[in-house]
Amino acid sequence: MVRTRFAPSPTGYLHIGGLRTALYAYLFAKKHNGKFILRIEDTDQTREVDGAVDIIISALNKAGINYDEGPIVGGDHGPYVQSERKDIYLKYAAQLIKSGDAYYCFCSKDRLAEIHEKGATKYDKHCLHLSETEIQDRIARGEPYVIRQNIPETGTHTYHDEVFGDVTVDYKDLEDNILIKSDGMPTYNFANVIDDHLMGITHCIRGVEYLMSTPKYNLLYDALGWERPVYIHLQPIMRDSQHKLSKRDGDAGFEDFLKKGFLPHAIVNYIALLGWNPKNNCEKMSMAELINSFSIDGLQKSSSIFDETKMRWLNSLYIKELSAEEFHNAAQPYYAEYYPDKNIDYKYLSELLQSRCEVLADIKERAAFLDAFDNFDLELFVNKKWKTDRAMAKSLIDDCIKATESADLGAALETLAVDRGLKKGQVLWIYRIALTGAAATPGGGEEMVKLFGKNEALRRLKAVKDRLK
RNA sequence: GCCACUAUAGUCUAGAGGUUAGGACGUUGGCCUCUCACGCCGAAGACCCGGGUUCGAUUCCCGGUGGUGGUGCCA
Repeated sequence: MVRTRFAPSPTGYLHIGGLRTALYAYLFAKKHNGKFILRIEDTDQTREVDGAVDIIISALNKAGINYDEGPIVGGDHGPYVQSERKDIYLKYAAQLIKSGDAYYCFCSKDRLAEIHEKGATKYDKHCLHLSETEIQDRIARGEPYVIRQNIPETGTHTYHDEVFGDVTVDYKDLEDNILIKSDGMPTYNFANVIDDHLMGITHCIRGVEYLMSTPKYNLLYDALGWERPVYIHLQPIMRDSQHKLSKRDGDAGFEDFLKKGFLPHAIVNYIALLGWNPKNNCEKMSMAELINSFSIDGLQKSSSIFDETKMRWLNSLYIKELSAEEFHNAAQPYYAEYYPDKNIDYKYLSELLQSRCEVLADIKERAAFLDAFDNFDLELFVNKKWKTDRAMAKSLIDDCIKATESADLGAALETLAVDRGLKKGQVLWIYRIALTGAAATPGGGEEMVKLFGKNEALRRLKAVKDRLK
């Protein structure tokens, strides 16, 4: 049974890159009828953020990525929060010490700084050969210590990665990294191995930053007599060719995009395509379709740059697909914030806006005409293409009012054009400007009347008539 | 510095030892149209550089360069 996991640190938000890693792990598991596990890696107590776990869970929920085991829902391999598993790591660390694959280290940070100053690029195994009695003495005296992994000094290690192929690393480039910190907590380097094994993870899907240290993890699996997982490393999502998408830029959080008016699935759909291709030229895919076509051989070996413009396009596809009702509901917060209490038919406004918004936040700009009428610039009546001007507007305004009072506005405006020997476009341009005071509106004159209602439309036309005197 | 990974238009990508190097976003021309959008039809735009292998390389190999990552009591 395939089991994958997403193991974020609780930093206070769900990064888009993290979301994609989670998505791939989820898609892969579901594609193979397996389980997807959520594990919280909170071993760095100094970076603890309150409520961070809830934020991650809620974001995954909105994204439609449902985990089978993890915090809150539980499972047979818990606890799923590393800080609650402290004793487990200590037990295996002791076992590694016994087998010689790890050792106590009492070196102070000062000493470490010192050897690095002298040109050392890694720890010098200074504490590797301490005698058993000395070790016990120093521990008894309460001296702080860490537990380090004992990496071979020579030789190379080759392992297979599903996207990068065979990866070879020279042991001399690897350090005897710390497994257990002086506060008794494990480092990622240790905890990920213990937990992945204990939680039955079969496929380890994570960022490339671990590509080179994976041999160290394999050494641990081997020392403990455990089977190694299949590795699938992922290149990062970039902001541009030299920077990763980062929280600093304010555009790396899943929730940030939700606030910008992106639909959750549009985001998921878009990032699925960043670094992976379904080989069928199909870009708009539901979660079920993503699961169905997901395959690791479509995974990219190079990093990709996040293109919000393209995500907007994809989002617009999903917005158009919403029912009128759904769009109207989604638009409410924007109406409430920017255009509350207007004397218009909001439901109809939603109909007009739906095909004109790529993201929900476009509502603000698209509906800006609602605030344009009072004291609008009368020069708007001048239109080069239609050869209209203020004088023409003045001569037509009375008939525009009459037309609005008639039962059939469309027919009345058409008749008006014929009677005056004008093109329909000329009359309609003037009519729409007189009605809205805006160069661009999400619909024509007749639609605007429907939006405002006959009374408000007449009020506006009469106001314009006064100004044209 | 050392080590690892990587390289097709502005961006996401497809691709095979011989192709008119395919698709999408964006850009752009046009159509539609009472404005703005939608929609439809076109256009421009790419194989990082240098060697090698080969009849032939953008594709395979080596080197370089660029980019990223690792080199933490972060993950």
